[in-house]
Amino acid sequence: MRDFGRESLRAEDKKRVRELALFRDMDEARFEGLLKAAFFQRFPERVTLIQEGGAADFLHVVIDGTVELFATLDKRESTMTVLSPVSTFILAAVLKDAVYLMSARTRTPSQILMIPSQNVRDAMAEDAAFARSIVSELATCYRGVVRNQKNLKLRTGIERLASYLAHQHVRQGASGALSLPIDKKTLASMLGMTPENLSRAFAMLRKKGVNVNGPEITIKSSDDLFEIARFAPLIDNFPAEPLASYVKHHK
Amino acid sequence: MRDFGRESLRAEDKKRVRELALFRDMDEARFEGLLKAAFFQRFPERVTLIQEGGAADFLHVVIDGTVELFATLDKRESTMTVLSPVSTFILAAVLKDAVYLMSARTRTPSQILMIPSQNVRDAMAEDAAFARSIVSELATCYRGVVRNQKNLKLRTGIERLASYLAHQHVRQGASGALSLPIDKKTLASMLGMTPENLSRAFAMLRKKGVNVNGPEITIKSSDDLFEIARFAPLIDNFPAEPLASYVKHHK
DNA sequence: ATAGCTTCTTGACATTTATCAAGGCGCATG
DNA sequence: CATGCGCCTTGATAAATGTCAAGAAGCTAT
Repeated sequence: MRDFGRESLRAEDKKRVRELALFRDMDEARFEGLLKAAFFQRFPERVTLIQEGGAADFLHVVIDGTVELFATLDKRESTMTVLSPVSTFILAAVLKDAVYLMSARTRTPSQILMIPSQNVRDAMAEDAAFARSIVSELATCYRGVVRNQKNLKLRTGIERLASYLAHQHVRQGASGALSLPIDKKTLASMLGMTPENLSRAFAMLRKKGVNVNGPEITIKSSDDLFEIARFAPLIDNFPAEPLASYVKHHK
Repeated sequence: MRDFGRESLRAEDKKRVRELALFRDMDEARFEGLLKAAFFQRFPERVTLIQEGGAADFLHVVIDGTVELFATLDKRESTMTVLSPVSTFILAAVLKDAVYLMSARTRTPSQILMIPSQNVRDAMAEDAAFARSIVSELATCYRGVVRNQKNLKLRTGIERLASYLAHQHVRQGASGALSLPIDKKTLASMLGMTPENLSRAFAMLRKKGVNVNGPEITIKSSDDLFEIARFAPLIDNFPAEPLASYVKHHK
């Protein structure tokens, strides 16, 4: 992989990593040790960070920017999820010392912390609190994918879109407006539909109070969205509070 | 839940549980302690074992029989997966002390071991080897769901069927014949299609050497199936060896 | 054995979704 | 400023999938 610029983690970003559920309860010295072994790099947009099938050499942490996880089969490609700061990815592959099942690329200029897999596994073996956090994190991720699969199998395209919009609306402060963090082609793939169909789905929602202007969306009533999406607590996992990075930029 | 007959675990079955990756490395006395706290019950077919939204009071282990995990949204229902012996289910909910995201029902008369969640969590806290096994198990499960999601989003219905048949073929000894462990309606739901469409998919495959007689299938060439399914190691996770219970019954 | 049930299959049809093609719009670049 | 490019939208059409209905095959219970 090209070296786009290794640098040191700012104290502020370090604090954000430390506050992640995965690292919060870790022994202080061991956390510092992990960071010392890690690489912190900036990447431009549209850079492939990892490729499915490759060895899981690093646990990745998105510090800033937007990262897309996607998968391919022959010429087909599908977006699995889109990550925003601060989140880790491919933890499971790291722990199993296995190959990646998904590829990752940046969607915006991003800052990524890369922790060597072996260090993560060593830290888990030595630090019981970290091991517990890993269990909790994995269980949460697992449940996330299960929710996702339910979403895919039990909802129609329009319902998935309404659910996604409702979700983003809450994340971004529930102000009646939201902006799409990714382009519509990627969103379509993530929601399991074609770009053309996503356009039509948006056109449908327009009749129900959803105003679309490029990536900027305003909604008349989030209750309407819930109703269209057939809101279900066992599928939709709404964040307890708006995402910090959105609040920061749109205050 | 009705008590369909609590009884004690036979030594043979105990051994099979002990040999599961999840329990293999556990401290012997602690394993015995878990079993002592556990319930072992027989259930008739079509009994609901757990309901999504309910509290995860027990870790379940399928000792014998076939168990379906499914999810619902309003009146819709979708089969998420079908389990055969010996496997655990809803480990993630147990560890997070959360509600079930999926329901479970028996498809055949079954024997289920139910270990109280609190005991599992206590054992994890006290036994580092067990904690490691849990991490490994969760990571494996996570990767399983990811493969499943890739299967759903990157393959067409026919391709998913071909992949499923190839998978069952290997599990059952790769003899050129296999039998469906579940009825076709359930299989259709699991593969994300309607029963009618599954029938048509089978009709398509018939032209390519797949002979269907009720639940009994014979195939001309498993390579043909791989080709139709667009076999991909990063989606299809073939078992290293045939499933013991099939070999036992069909020798 | 047979009536009645369930499961599965098949055909006709409706709906949904994907594909192809064209054009508008905004944005970066020469 | 003009040009070209990528993104998005829209319409026409094709393909896939779902729905409805009917009937065949197999199983169960009386």
